[in-house]
Amino acid sequence: MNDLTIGKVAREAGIGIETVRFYERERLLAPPARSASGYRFFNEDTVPRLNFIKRAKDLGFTLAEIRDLLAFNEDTVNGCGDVKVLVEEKIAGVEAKIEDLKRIRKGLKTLAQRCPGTGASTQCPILAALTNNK
Amino acid sequence: MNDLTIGKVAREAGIGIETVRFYERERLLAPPARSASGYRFFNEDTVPRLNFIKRAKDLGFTLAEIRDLLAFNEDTVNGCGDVKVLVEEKIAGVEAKIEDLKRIRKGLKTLAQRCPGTGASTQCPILAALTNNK
DNA sequence: ATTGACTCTGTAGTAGAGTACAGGGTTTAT
DNA sequence: ATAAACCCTGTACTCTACTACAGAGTCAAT
Repeated sequence: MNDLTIGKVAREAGIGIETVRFYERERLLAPPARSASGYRFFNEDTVPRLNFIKRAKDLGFTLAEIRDLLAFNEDTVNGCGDVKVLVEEKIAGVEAKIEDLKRIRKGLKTLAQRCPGTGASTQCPILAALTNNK
Repeated sequence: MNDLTIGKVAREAGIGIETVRFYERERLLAPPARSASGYRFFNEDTVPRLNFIKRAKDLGFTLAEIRDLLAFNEDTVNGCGDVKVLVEEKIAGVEAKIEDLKRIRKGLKTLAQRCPGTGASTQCPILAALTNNK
């Protein structure tokens, strides 16, 4: 009855079957029980666990970091502290990326402003800027 | 005298030899002349071209896009218009990424705020949020 | 003549997060 | 009984931008 085959967990979590097997290989899911014929049977907390993975991915965590988060989840001593450290590192990383992108955007806008948008490339200030400036 | 061997162009452009060969394979550089023994000899605009590639990369262009930019550079009809379109698409892409990251940062900060930073994971509101919320 | 620095081709590996088979076996429904 | 739908393993491929050899040939200096 509660035989959650791989197809069912995948469907319920909204991901592909291959992805479930991939997560198992990557140790984000424990090796599930097997039927006599070798079919995987997952227990009930697998779908919430997959949803956890999805949400953490949406927040920009890598699978390696998610593996850590899931491990902290089992740590009854100071899991919470470890989690908070990871989240704050992630915030710092995200902010660094935002600054990078803003710098890039500024560079691109400077280029776009100077460009008439018509004419031969020999006249193009964008190409000139990329070719000559430091 | 102007025999720019691959080692020289690489050194002058501040990139690796393997990278130069890679750019040739990827058609960012035209196949260079060869000596009798098969050594590459690059002409003088190769180093500026490699600098062009570096600057465009810094602005977030992929190698495929840079290949396009370099081709527009040879277009005497409307290279400039094509270039401007590409730059503006890139700006839009960068801005979309910035918005994504801001959304992610907001999610992470919400998590971090609620977390005491000590104690068992069973009490951790971050893990709880990742496990239960939509 | 020999050493060391340079170059050649071709192949393979890296990270990250999967996706796509091929070639089987199993379960379920009709 | 048979077809559809499901599952298994194992391997290889995707993308991006390189990087790292192995094994061989070449060039410049001593």
